[in-house]
Amino acid sequence: MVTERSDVTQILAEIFREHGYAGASLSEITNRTGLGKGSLYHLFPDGKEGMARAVLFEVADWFEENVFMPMRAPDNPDGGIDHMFTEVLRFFDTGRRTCLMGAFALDDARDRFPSEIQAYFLDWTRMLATALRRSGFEKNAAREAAEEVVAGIQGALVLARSLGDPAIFVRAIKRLRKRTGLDQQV
Amino acid sequence: MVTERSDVTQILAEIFREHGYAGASLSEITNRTGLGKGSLYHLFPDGKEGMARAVLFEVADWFEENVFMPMRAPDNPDGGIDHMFTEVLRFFDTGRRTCLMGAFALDDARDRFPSEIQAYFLDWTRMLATALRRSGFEKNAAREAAEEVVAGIQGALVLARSLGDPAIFVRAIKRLRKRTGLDQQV
DNA sequence: GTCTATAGATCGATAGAC
DNA sequence: GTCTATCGATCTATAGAC
Repeated sequence: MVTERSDVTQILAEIFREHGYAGASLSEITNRTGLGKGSLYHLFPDGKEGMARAVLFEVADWFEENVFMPMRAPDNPDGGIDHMFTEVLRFFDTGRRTCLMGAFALDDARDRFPSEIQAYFLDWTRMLATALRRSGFEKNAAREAAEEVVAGIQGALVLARSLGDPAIFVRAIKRLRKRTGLDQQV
Repeated sequence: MVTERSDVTQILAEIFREHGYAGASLSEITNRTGLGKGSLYHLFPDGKEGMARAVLFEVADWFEENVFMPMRAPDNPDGGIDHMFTEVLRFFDTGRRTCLMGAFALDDARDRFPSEIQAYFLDWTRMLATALRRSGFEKNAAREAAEEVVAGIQGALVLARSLGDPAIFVRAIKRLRKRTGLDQQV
């Protein structure tokens, strides 16, 4: 039985990923967590919105620690970028998991958490662009490539989920990894 | 005042695009269409699910006529591909509109209309791959490029919406158009 | 064909016992 | 801290007058 807040947040994240914000009902949340509404509102006094906010925060936190921080190392930008692809592949369960931020962006939640969603994608593209510049890309080329990579990941997740074929995501990662290689710089 | 079924479907499409399936409520639908529930259920006897199905059908139909059909011309594959990018740019309102199929794919609707969503993306990637082969791409390269283009479009729409910056979509289209150019073939 | 009124279910959220 | 019971609002859908 789960009772730790972080355990609950993990389950909440999966539910929001599968159904979006509007589609995630408290009845499913009580079922999947095994917690009554009393417990849930004790952990999250702001209710469903608070649950979603906690999940958004945790995702942002995970990326900060596992993706952005390693990418900040000024001496080894290529290693940071490579590490990003490895972690992203793992995080999205090799294409079987969708992106919470993407789901919320195409959902009602976009109007409820605009700054959180914006910050996530802005941070990601900026960090990657910086690393690409350090790796040798020219300024504008780095920004374009970063945009292409982040969009490519999001789109591959949509496509993989729509077609029920996680391999699409794996192929996209391989392709985008090559795209950031030094041989491709403009 | 709208009363034609196709006029209503247009409005429904916008509502579903903005809120997803679960987030689109009948109260907003009655407000935006100006029709009472009686009229709506007269037009769509299956209710909300029927409304969504009509919208999905219309989108698929639009793509069939304006994108896939021109791409089938065996003698001018490059023209068909170019035409696709132009129409897609127009269809998604230069990046201000999101993709209904993408929104449904990351939503509850994915379990409700799996075959419709799958068919949309499968048709698109297949048509494009065929055109790319005719344009000179090797078989596997054509499939990969088609996947990259469709995913790139979807991802750019997610990113553009998340950051509130339609220009991201315009840049992606330009980039992907170049990607399908003959100079890029493997 | 369009409306109003309302049913019946489910929603998110709260109260209070334990 | 967790439960059950229940609130009021909102949801989709239906009935029936016009």
